[in-house]
Amino acid sequence: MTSQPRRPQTVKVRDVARAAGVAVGTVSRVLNDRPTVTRELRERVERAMADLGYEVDVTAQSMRAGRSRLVACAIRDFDIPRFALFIKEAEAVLREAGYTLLLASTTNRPEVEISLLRAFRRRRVDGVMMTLSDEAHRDVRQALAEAPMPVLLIDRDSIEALDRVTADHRLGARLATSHLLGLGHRRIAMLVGDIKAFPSRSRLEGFREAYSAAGITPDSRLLRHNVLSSEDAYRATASLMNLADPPTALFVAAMDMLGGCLRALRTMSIDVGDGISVVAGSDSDLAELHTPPITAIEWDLAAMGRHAATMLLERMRGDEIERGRGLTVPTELIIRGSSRSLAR
Amino acid sequence: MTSQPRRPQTVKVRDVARAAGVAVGTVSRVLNDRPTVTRELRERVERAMADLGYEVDVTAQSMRAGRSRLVACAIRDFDIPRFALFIKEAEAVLREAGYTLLLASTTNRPEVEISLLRAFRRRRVDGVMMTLSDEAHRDVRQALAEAPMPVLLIDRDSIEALDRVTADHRLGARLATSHLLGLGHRRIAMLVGDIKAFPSRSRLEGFREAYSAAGITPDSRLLRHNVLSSEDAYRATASLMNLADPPTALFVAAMDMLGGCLRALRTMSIDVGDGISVVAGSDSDLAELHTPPITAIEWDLAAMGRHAATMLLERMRGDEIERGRGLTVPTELIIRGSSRSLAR
DNA sequence: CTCGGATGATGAACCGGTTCATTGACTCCG
DNA sequence: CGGAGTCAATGAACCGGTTCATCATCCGAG
Repeated sequence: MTSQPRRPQTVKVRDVARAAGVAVGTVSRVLNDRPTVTRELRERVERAMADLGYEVDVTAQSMRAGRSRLVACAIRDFDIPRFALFIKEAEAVLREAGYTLLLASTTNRPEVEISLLRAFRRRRVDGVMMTLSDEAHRDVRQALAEAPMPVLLIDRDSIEALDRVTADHRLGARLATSHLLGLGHRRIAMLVGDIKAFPSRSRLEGFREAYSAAGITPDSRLLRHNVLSSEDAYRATASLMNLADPPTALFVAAMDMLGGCLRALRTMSIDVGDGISVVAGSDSDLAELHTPPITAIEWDLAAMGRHAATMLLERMRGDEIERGRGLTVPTELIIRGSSRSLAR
Repeated sequence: MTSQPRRPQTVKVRDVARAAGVAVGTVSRVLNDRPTVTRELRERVERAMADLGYEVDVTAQSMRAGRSRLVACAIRDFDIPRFALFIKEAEAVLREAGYTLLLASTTNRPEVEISLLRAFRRRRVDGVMMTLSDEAHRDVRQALAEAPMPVLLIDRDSIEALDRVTADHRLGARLATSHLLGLGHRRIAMLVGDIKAFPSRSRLEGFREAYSAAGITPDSRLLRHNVLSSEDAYRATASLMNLADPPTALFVAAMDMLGGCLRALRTMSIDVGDGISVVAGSDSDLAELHTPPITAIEWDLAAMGRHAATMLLERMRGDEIERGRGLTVPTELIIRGSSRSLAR
């Protein structure tokens, strides 16, 4: 007998089998709802399990089965309020299907993404949903290609071999920009995140499309990218408004950056609506209840979460599906008082 | 030979051992950084692992060791923006220590809490952090008492046998209420969550303390509890303001309910500050950037997350610690323009 | 030269379920 | 009545690491 890691005595299939007077295999079949068990034995086993307070060890099940019933979700940073909606819905769908959600944040760094992928495979995680900081990153792409489990990308779209769930950020940005151009604005500043990755890149494309559709060329000095925190947004806004020729409209395209922008405008005593028009890249209580209320792009993050979980479940079931399905959730523009026509 | 669940061929300790020309036990010792391995063998083993692209199977490790290096976090509902801060920090501390975070939401229902606890023990989770919908619930208390792993309560304090991390909500509510009383308000309405559980109960206590300190009795008809969603807050606010004798101040004590309240006031064309004073139970971009800015209670949720993770780690290490430590994070009141003295 | 002790390596047993080849009982039919 | 076929139940082998009793080697002391 080798050593016993000290641990409270637990009831095992063996014990249940003995108590019910059956073989361990029978207990296992009862546990897994196999049809080939007579009602009488099933009942005896179930009674024994209840009497002894038996509980399966998922670890042991996972080991033999080679799957863990774990799904990992790794996103840039989960203190983005609206993102929580995505996770919440995804978790609900996964739990319903018997899976448990593992959560980790990548802090938007490729090396963390790679090391998380490794950690996930060590845990024999059955599926992964994640964002990427840089879709073109060599090592990340390699790690994704080598991942033994299905991976679904959240709001990233350039890797065709993988399933993707995205919002139509290009459309949203085009709508927002066209709206401002239609109001007479010509100097529109844009605050976006990392344009190496999908959402910001798409937003920039939408922005440029709207400009070309209007036959105008945007002033590239009014573009601020790598705006990833509220502080970044604050600084970017301040520097834009300090230009000799400041913008007449601000398109705060990155998610959840509106606060930093408004804080800067307030510090500089610039009135939203009068002094400058503002459009937010995502809706929020703040956008809705601000004075004046802020025009914003909106989409259904809860639906994204549900779709992501559902698609991943299908993939994990090994259904015969084409490689790399993309699903896009539409965006729309909610026009409010913060975007006004340019009085000349 | 029994069946092989079809699965990509993986490299195992056996293979590494063969390639390095050592015993499996030696490979295991290298993996776990045991000191009793000569440098030469260690290097040979490490080279073999690199050559073969070996990766340990955490499932197998967990099985033998009886621990999973998983920590579960179950909270009411993680679409509470500021709560994400807690999770983010806790996850960072846990990951640093080699643990992975499992996430689930209880939707504030005792039966879900119980079933999650059961699921966690089936997974041999090493520790749990959670909120409770009702600290007095018999079955929940029983499930907690029977849990084989340490459990830490988040913002709940009545179960002395367990570790707890709380914010001083009683203090916050007392500060907020005293502030309003000091401004001359006598009819202060309060919106709270479920007063069966800690944070709302404590807030109510703080509220009452402030009233008794002032020698006044609050009007109980101005108390609205079970305000758990933005819609609840909207309805509660509307019904309060429709009273024959409406309140002069609103204390929206529940977390993240400010939006619903402000929405109702705007619908009813009641001006914050002039028509009614408002104090929020938690700070947010919305509170800060509203016009007028909203007086709010603030505390450090990130620190709570760090402390929770640290305390749980100590407990999981089995350090000799007294049962049930409580840690309280202070709250403070940020006074802004939404709370004004009552013009008579 | 021998013996005791220290050090490092070995590999079989073990963790707790699941699987499947095998067995046993029973039915059906010629 | 015998043989084929059906269906449940059995239990040993297995999943992939970890552990520890045992063994081999080496060194220094006597």
